[in-house]
Amino acid sequence: MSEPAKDPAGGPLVLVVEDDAQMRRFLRVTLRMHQYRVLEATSAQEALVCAAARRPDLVVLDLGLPDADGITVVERLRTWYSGPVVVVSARHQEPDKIKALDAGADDYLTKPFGTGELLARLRAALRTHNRTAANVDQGVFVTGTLRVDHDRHEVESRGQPVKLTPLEYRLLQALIRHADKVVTRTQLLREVWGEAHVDEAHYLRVYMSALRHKLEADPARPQMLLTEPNVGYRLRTQ
Amino acid sequence: MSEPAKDPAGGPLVLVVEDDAQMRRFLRVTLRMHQYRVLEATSAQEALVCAAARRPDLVVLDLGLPDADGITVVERLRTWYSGPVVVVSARHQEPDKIKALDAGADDYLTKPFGTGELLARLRAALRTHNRTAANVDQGVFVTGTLRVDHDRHEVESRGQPVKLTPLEYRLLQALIRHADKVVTRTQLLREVWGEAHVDEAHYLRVYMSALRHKLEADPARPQMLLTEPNVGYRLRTQ
DNA sequence: TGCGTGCCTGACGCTGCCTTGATGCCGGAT
DNA sequence: ATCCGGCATCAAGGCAGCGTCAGGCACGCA
Repeated sequence: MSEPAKDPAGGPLVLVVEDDAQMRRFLRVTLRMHQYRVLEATSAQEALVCAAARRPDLVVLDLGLPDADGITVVERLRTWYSGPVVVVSARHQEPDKIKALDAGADDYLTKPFGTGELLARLRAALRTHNRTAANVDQGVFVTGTLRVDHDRHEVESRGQPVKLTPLEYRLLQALIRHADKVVTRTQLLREVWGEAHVDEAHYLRVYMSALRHKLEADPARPQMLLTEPNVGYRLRTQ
Repeated sequence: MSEPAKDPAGGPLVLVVEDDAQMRRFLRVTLRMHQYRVLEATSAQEALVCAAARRPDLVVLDLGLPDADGITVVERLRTWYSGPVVVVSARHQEPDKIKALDAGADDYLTKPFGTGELLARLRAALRTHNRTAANVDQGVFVTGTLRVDHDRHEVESRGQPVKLTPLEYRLLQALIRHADKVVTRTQLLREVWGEAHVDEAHYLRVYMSALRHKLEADPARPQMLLTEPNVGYRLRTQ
């Protein structure tokens, strides 16, 4: 764990967990340049200690660490840490990436990635997490043209009331629960259909399709109900 | 039983009964954040003691406790406690959920659920409970277009007097007694037909149909006498 | 004894939902 | 250029739950 000298105060505190020096340097420079304060760890061990001690606002975690796999880190973190965790994975570690998301990570970046993408993801992760419970206070979830009233179990799209079947409603709820986060197929299936059907990926396609046709202006080009190829889905808010 | 230090005064006092630490933490944080004061118990034993000692305004009870099943807790609570009890159940314990409602729980949440749902249910439970006495005060129950005079045994719908058969009347009373609550089939059958006929679900269909035709503007699209699929019925007031 | 009212019971139909398979499209890989 | 896997869409089957209807029976009353 280290916090090299002069960090500009004010920006969000980010913990970067990355063993490769090159990559670490890139992340450090980029983040500093954009007013983040940066902590660094080069192993799982270090990462957990540092996170506990410094309570960062966000964790960027590279999978493929020397001492333990990243999944374990996510699990251990999640026992107490509720902030956003963004996972960085090399292209050939797809299964790990998914495991990490299942374990509670919020989003992922696949190497190689550019500065723009990195910053966008981090901003999104922080934004989501800071989002106040203003909507929740009313028992209503609102984003764009979508409006979900938990009290009355009613859904509205572009001002029009929409009838959802129980499963559709549950699926939508699950997505809202993880708004702006990547939700893996397994996770969605578990939450909506139960443990017994975690590999009926086809259900998801059918019901996502249904949701899109009921909620999206142009179901073929969804604005909210996004597909994350090879991983799952995501509800984009705003 | 525990009440960690500083609770803001003012909000309703909620007793959370939950053995899983993660879940307990989520509930605590969420509720605190929304001005509830929170008590916690991790076992049936503790729950009963705590409830008796502190008289919470509401109880959130997870089924599937280590020392006793949640149904027992509801039963024991109901021997003296009249406040709202909201049950939390995992998806695979549906039968238990119904048993808990039969035993006197007010509403239920199925894991996993989001903050919105949680808060909505609690608000509804508290709201209903504070108001239950009001309508019954004069021996007259009024909601929407429906008016029931318990003293005179008279029912009015949209200004017109309506003749109900004795059984219809008793069924309506049972629903009014639990206004806005989910009432299981078993419970209705018990209260109207008696213990011996708790599984004659067909009676309910016939008599609910009759009630709807006499009381609802459009019996095919009931506004007050609502079906809770796979569970029972509910009288919606307002 | 005849009539009316209310209750039970079975049959029926319907709707809405879930599941499943077939098909087509697109983009990436070979 | 072609193949292939993953995703979206469509349509059909089947099922369960619920609502509705009508006939029969019992009871009370005149």
